[in-house]
Amino acid sequence: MSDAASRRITQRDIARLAGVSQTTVSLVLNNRPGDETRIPRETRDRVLSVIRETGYVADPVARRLADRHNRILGVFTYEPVFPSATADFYHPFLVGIEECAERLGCDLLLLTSVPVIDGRRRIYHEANRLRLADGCVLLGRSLDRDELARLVSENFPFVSVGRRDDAGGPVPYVGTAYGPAVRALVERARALGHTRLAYLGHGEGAESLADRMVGFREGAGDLPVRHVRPTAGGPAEWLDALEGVTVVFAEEYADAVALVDEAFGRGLSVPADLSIVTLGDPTRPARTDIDFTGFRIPRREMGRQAIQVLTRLLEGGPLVQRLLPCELVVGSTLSGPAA
Amino acid sequence: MSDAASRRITQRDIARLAGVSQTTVSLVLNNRPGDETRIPRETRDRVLSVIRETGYVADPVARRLADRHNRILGVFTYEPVFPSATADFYHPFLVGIEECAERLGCDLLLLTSVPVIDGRRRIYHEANRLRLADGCVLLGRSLDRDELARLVSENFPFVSVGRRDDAGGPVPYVGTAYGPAVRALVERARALGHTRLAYLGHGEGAESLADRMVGFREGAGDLPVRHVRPTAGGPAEWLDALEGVTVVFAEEYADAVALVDEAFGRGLSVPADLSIVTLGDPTRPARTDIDFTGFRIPRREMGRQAIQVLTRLLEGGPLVQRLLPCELVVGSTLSGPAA
DNA sequence: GCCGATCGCTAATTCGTATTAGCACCCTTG
DNA sequence: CAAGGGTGCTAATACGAATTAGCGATCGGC
Repeated sequence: MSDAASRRITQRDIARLAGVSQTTVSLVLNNRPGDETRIPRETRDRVLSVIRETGYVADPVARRLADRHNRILGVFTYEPVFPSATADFYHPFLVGIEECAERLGCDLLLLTSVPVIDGRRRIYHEANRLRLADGCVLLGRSLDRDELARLVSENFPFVSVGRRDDAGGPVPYVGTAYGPAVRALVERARALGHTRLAYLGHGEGAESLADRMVGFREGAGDLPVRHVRPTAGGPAEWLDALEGVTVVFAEEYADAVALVDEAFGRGLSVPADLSIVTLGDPTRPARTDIDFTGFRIPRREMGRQAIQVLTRLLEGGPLVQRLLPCELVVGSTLSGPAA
Repeated sequence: MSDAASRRITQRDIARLAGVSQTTVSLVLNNRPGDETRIPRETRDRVLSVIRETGYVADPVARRLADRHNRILGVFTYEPVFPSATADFYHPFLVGIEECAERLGCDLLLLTSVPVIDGRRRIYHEANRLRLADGCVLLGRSLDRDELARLVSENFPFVSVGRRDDAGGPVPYVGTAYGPAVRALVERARALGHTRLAYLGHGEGAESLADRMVGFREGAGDLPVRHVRPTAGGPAEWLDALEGVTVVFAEEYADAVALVDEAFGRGLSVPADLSIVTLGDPTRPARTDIDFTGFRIPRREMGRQAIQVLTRLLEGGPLVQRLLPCELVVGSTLSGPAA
């Protein structure tokens, strides 16, 4: 393949052709105007014209090895991205990440090679290539606590997309302000007259889930609330468990869809008999024509800001922890309770 | 930031701790069982246990510099990906690419940093980082002829997603078999009784457009055809130009949507008054509830196969040129012409 | 006409890993 | 006991660019 014949051009080649040393070539390429060791115009032009003729471009690998950074940012996704169910959920984050990286002139290294172990991807493994990047963005609902701690202790610059608090040290993140969003929706339901509320979801574990639950409880205040876990059977069981409830807040969009289908199947009407509020975008595929009341996660903006925060961090800036507000969706699945 | 204190661990450190030389560490890490220079079990175990304790992982950059390849594949998109209009079109390719890369244990380098010059991205520029990858996949409707030729002449391994014939040499690609797909649709229209056909689109320039036109003409045979170029005004002008035509084949999905909207606005019905066939997926955002007759580009599969072809190429395999069949969509916008 | 200060450039080293050549030792064998 | 052949390891070097230290030549000042 890459025979001697097709060897790529190096600074040595340029140097030889221009009749100077490799050092000079490097200096011509790197000395910003106004630097101390300057090369006279004539020499500089000679070198530059050889570079232009040959079409030389510096080997980014060698460059990286020598000066300890390139403009490459890693993107690591914890959950396995395939089958593409979750891919759809993560795509908007990626779009925001790409958009910002493009603006900043950075390339992205998608760490797709990572092996899946116990249903979860691992950063640290035999052929870890994370360090090829200057820093990285971590995506995923639940990051591995130990790996996070290790990144922190090794001083590797990273930013988590999603709040993270369990790394035995402060973790830079750009997350979602679930609490206020859920709380606002609960308060709206109460303002409409609801008093029998339920939460459908885990409400614990990952920060994103716990944060929703906190908002839910804050909004509910003194009202008694019911907590239905999606692990307990399917939509039929959930709906049974919701007997007497007038409004349910569904952590997972796809669960809301399943619940509505079940309700329709029993001849119930939404929102007349039961109001349903969604607390985020589908992380599992969900087909529906219904315009749910709830909120959207500002995924694209989160991606954008994660890259911003990361690059600032790389420039020696402060460790940032930031929560972005959700966009409320009015929808048609929340109304006052039936009399 | 990366002070001496937080310097990352190297093979030298491991060597010192294990009381051996750096060479030995490298050998322990790289000697596959059954190699000639073998390290006795005792030494090997000692080194490995130090590695385990320290959590050492090899620096992928240095590795790459030394042995001339890593498992990183570049992904280059010619059209600017933002605003996200086009991002939606390219996403399925990426999903296929990622899926296959994951299976093969490769990481992906998204060349997002590329500057946009004259509305088009350029591979070759000052800080080109393409060569960090072992090879790359090129996406985009129209690739730059000169850059393609240069890649070929520099012997850089790449695969184009989409047929490409203008590089002054054979270009490996995984493309779409537009010709047969368009031809099949035209033949179906003729079988339904249509004799007054029109093509709405450029029909030339990029291979993907020219290939559609070839299929269209083959299908039309001796029938006279009308060619309406989308550059000539908007939907109103197009529809005027389609006077007397009973079926129109729209190169661009979004144009078909605009055309239908215009037709409805004039009280025409589709397909009763005018059949409309789409020739691919929207490259521009298009909102519609209509179930168009036409075909889908096997984008995900193209992405998958592009990576396969690329990796084979990297292993010294042959230069592959392959066209994938389209998936025909029956839809509801093609029927026999009105009497 | 000598000293010191530029100017213009280069040799040498560094980054971390892979690889090649080969050294020192022990173990046979004749 | 010398020659021959492993075994177990290491020194040296390569990869390609960036950077530091510094050399030789020219120039200015007195």
